[in-house]
Amino acid sequence: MQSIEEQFIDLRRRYLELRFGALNEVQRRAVFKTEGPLLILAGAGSGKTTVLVNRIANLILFGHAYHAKQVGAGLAAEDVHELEKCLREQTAPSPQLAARLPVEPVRPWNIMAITFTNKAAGELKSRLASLLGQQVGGDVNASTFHSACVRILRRDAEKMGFPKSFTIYDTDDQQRVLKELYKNMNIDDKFLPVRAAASAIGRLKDRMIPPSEAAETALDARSQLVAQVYAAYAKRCRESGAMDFDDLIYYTVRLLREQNEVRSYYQNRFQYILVDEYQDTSVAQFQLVSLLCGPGQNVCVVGDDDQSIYRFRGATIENILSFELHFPGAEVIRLEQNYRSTGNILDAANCVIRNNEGRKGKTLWTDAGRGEKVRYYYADSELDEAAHIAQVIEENLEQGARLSDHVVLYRMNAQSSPVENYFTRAGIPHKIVGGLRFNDRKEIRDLHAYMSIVSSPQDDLRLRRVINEPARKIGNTTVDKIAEIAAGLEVPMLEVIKGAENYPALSRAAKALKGFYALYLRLVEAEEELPLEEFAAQVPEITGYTDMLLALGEEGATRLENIGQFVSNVKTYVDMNGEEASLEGYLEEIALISDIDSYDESADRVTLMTLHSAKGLEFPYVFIVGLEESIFPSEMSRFAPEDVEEERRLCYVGLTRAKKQLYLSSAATRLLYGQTRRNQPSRFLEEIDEELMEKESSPSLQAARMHRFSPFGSEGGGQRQNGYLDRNYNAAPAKRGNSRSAGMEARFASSLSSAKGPVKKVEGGSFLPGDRVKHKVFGEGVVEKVTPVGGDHLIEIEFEKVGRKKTMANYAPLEKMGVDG
DNA sequence: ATCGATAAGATCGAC
DNA sequence: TCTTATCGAT
Repeated sequence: MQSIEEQFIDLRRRYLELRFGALNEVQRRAVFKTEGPLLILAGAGSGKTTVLVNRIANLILFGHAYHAKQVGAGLAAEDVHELEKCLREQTAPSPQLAARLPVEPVRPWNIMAITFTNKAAGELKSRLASLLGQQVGGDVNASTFHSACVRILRRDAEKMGFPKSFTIYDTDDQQRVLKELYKNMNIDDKFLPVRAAASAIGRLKDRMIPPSEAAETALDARSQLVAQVYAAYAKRCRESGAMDFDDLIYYTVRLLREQNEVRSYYQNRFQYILVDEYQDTSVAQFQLVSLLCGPGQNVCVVGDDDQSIYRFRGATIENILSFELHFPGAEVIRLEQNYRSTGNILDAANCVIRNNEGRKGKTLWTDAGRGEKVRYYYADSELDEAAHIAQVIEENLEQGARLSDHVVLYRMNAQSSPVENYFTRAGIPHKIVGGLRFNDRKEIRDLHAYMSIVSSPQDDLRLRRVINEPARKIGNTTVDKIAEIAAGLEVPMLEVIKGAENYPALSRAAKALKGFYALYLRLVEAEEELPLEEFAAQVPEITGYTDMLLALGEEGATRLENIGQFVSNVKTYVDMNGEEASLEGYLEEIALISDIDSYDESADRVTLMTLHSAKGLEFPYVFIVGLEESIFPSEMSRFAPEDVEEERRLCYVGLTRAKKQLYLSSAATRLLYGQTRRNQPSRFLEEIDEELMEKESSPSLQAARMHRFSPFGSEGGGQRQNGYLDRNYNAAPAKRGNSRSAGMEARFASSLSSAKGPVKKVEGGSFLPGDRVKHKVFGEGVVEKVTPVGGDHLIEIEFEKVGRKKTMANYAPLEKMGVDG
């Protein structure tokens, strides 16, 4: 016979299992393991965030009640009966009973959840808020590595020899500093390109190697030079009171390592640490995590070694592979059930990833059914590839899918243009993620630089950036002279500018410099007197930036719009932060925020992005384009097997984004960087089992084969290994048979004569104003205007539902309708 | 100081 | 192909 304590413990477990009943058994095991180190190997689509959020909720609501052997004092038989009743009738426990369930619950502010992106941190916060309420959820620390470090450093940066108000250099600032150092040190950037130096220095900091050690361990001339540049760069940053992104981590680790009181403060503060995307952490980030988690070692990391795709920027997959070595006694839980994709998609992904050597090993499964086969299209050219995608999307739309259900993924941003152009001409609404980011645009950076010098007048780097932008007759020679004088006097450059007339070397430019200083004073005054958003609106006015762009006319129009956007961004910031809003706060925020965070999923558009940016997202229909050797896997990975493995993981990430249908494609010829290349289909295609795929090749390639000249064989003597092609494509086209593809093939066939021309040959002139037409995306409408444009026709159509749109006749999915429509 | 021409270089890219 | 950096001429 069990004691009431034992009965209660049993029932408490059952209650908790019911409470977290939406999770599967393995997920629940991860939630209830509250103490000690835990590695959750979470496969793609296995409900990783759900586990993270529920684990935090369990810590706060119930502590370690699940595994605990203790019950509170004064347990009565009634409590046992009531709990039994709750379980039987599935009702909520009374407040008294509920108070009895937790065992040492954790206070929310003792939990620290660390992510890589603001978006992930935001998602975590909002899901915690909806599970625990705004108040409790908000008390949990959920932030990115970098913002967590900024917060720590804002308290104690002085202990590391930096002002508390240190500025944050982004990648661009960093390169400017390096370029300047190159000049001073007489370094030829042919031998060591600035980008390479920046990256090498970053990798050293990722491994917590200080300049002195870098110099000692440098074996070849190049690493010695890197070490020299690194030392000079670190010195310069310290003098300017600035840290770059890598420094934020580096100095936080050193602070925690070297200052015992600081370390114990945070170890006491953060008793439970959770880290997301652990496969992307660097050595420095690993050290940060281990320093933060004190003797309790309550650290839970979530990651997937198969999705590690950031080796090139310092992530070390060893962190996840050796977790159990770093944290002895760690438990490992594998989440292998996938809730996202169909069986065929998952199997294809498994096929690819199993070719990698260094992995923990994990096989995703689903009970969602086989689904459609993966479809592969072997295109004639990159245009044919784009046309095929447009075609498939139109078909899917007819089946009731939405534009936003589709995503096109590519290896590099440069590949987006053919798809983008085709979509634009066909009138398929789309959105490109990534590429040039809003805050990276020149005009925005310039305005930010002006705001920076108001906030910190010693920021010489940003001063240099804008001192002659717009042109104020202050040239490079003058700026260099100022820098020289400033360095000699050990004052900021602005101080020298203030008293320009006192220095003979500056006599010629003194007037211009006085003018600039007056402008600076006007900015300072505006900042003091106006609310932040009005100050921001004044910056382009006071500095003459607006006038400069107006003078440019047409050319400056988009940049003016960007400035308008900038002002509203500042306003948004003020609205979001209310009383807390400050110039410094705004500058810090933009330094730490990227615009992929503002990726708007609600708009009904097809998304175009790189495979890298797709990590963490999912779409019903996924197109992966350019599956060609030297594109994907990329040319750079050719000789290093580890690099090919990383490409393969990237492929795995891409494949596992698809929920319903996966479309792969490659092109026989591709125009890239102005050159037409012929690439073999990617090895990753070969790795997918035949029976999981349905293959189709461009009609032109079929025709070529029929006439016994293979697409590659007849080409200028180059002996190609086309074994893969022969093996895979012979039987392919026939399979597609008589279905809807007949019309499509006819249309594609017509494109063959002009390899680069539009794919659908419709007589542009056959549309006339007044014609009723039907567009696959926009519905029905009436042609308003037809203008011949370089061999095609621009048609303006007034649609019934979406209003007036412009499309190109040969690209748009347009049909002429009967006379009465 | 600034314009225009010419040459070089070009992955993926959180914070 | 297209952008960005640097150089040389005005």
